[in-house]
Amino acid sequence: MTSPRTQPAADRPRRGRQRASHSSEAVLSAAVDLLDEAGESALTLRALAARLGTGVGSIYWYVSGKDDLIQRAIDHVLGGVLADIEARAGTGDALDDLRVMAVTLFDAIVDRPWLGTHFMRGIDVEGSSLRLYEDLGRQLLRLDLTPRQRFHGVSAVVGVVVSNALDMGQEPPPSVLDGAVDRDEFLGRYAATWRTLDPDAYPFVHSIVDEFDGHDDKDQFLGALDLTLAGLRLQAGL
Amino acid sequence: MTSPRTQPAADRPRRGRQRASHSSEAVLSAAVDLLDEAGESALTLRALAARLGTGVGSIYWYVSGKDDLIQRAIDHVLGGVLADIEARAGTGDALDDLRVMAVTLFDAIVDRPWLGTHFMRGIDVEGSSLRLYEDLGRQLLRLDLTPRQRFHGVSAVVGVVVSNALDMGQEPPPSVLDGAVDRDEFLGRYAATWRTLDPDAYPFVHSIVDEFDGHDDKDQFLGALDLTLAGLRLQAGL
DNA sequence: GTCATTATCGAACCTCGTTCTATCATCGAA
DNA sequence: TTCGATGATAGAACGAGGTTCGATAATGAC
Repeated sequence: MTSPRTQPAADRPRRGRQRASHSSEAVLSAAVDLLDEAGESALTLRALAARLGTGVGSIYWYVSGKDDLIQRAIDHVLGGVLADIEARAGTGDALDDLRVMAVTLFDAIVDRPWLGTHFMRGIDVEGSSLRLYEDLGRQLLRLDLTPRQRFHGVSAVVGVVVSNALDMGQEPPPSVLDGAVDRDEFLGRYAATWRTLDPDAYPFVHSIVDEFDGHDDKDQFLGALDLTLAGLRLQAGL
Repeated sequence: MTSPRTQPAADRPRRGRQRASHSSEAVLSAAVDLLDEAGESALTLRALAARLGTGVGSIYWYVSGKDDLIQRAIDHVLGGVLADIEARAGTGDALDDLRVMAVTLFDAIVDRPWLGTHFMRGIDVEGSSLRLYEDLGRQLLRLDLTPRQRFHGVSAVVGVVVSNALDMGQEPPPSVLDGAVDRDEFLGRYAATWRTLDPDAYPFVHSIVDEFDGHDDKDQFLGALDLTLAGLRLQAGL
């Protein structure tokens, strides 16, 4: 009963019954496809089994449960993100590089909102999450910072990326999945509600409602990111 | 069939059957208790009904579903947080005040990790979430910033608070709930794993592992928060 | 060929959110 | 007082989901 959970079957000489060609790879790819196509709620063990042309029980040969499945799926796609990020390193200023990497990561999460929720849960083990953390942090190694400042700095940057990408990922339950209502209109409703509020009770909300209406999510993220980077630049004495 | 969802029964002259004394208040309080005692997974409609000494169906008289229940529970406790926050306003420098408010909010979410996940989902309607947003933002109204800078500024601060509090909220599934393993030891295991990594492949992780081991979560949050605030101070020309 | 190992399959179980219908209590009108 | 209308309550039943389990098939070593 040595399950291939720690060492995928694909790595070993292929044997075993060939009825339906499974493997960690196939399971994970199918899971990612389901996630991409219809979001986190679409990833059910039964749907996954159906797509693989197999039974639910088979999946448990490759993963220990649904949590494990999601974790692996995340690590799976994070591998690609990692390649992108590492390709963009070392060209300029440390903070510029860090910025480019953060933006790349952000874009990836926006592309796949399901990444956000469970993101950074797998930093304990060696995997893409840890590599990502390492790559981000390595930029700060080039600056004149204390270890503590470096540690807090990366945490801050990751936090900004995740929280902003998460923000964008949340959709209204019914509509947007099929594109019936686009995000702009969705956000426009927020703005419309806000405008009806008493300006004396909500002066701030009124002062930014125009900014909010039709705002670009990416700008919002970049704004937050640059605040953090400005703080880091200050700390590094630049 | 006028459900009391928009106007709680408690506000009207008390009538109706008295078999089990329900009300929006009672339902929400019980829900919050369950959440506090054993986390988000403990809040099931059946458990809630049992605690109230009633049937599952009754709960649907007060809330439209589980999402609604959670949203209301959050708004319920956010009311208290709001009071704390508003009590701390207007004493000093705008950014100092903002900092104090952010820390208060952070503490509240750390106290109740279940707040974090669904936090900021109810800013569309008038409620405690929106008030919170307003109170935070009002501090920036006192600074010389453009509307866009204010908008991005509050988003950034909220993002830092939420993402850091969320980080702290995640526990290892089995142990910490009953206090068998405390958080320090839990984090220590991360550090132990990291120390076994190849220092050439993971220079950054190695450089901060001592910092990470036994680190104070709150310091980490404050570090990130101060980076953002430093950026804001810069923007405001202070 | 035999046998242990590797891998697959789906029925069955349990929990959960939600719906539906039956029932009870109270009040206002006839 | 009687009788609907409305306000509330209760729990059975449904369907979907994650997980467990035992049966079974394929493979490789001897």
